[in-house]
Amino acid sequence: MTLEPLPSTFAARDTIVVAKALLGQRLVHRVNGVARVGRIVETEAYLGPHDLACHSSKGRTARTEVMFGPPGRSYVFLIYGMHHCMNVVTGDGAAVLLRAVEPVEGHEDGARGDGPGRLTKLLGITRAQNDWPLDEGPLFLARGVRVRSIGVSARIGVDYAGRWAKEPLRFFDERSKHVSSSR
DNA sequence: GGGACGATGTAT
DNA sequence: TACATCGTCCCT
Repeated sequence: MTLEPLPSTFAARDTIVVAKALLGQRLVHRVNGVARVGRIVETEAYLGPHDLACHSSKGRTARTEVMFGPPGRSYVFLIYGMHHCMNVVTGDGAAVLLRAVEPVEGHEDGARGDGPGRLTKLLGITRAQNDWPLDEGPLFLARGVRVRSIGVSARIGVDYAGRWAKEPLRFFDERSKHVSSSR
């Protein structure tokens, strides 16, 4: 498989543009010489400190500092004490959450990538991979094929965020069978 | 020092 | 619909 890394400039654009553009691209994690590859099929845009669903809206802290750093790096956090979630930083406190991938190669048979927690488990991503560059190194984004049809909805699990909970900031490949089941 | 609360997944 | 489980944030 050809794995052409996306340049860091890919993420240095409007967060919604990046969230849509990430659909169809590949996420690659090389572990012990094995490339674990997923095709991104679902994302959510978190727009920055003014977006009440975005972690950076709680202020600039040690945890959220990475979102204010250069675009094109990873933001990985632990949720509910057991699941990791991975984001692509777009800068100024904004990021794109990766919510689902289709397993492509390097996985156990039957492993799934639908859902943010399953995605990180599938690819072996934990907080050890927080604040890593995504255009080089063991964890990187690689060019895929643009999706034909993009579905849009409100983001999942952010009901606490007032009107921001209703904004159409979740994007998914309408043709994929690996999009997470929304509630 | 301590309590509330998750950008979830799984089993009931 | 219950709940496992722990880092982060703020002291409500």
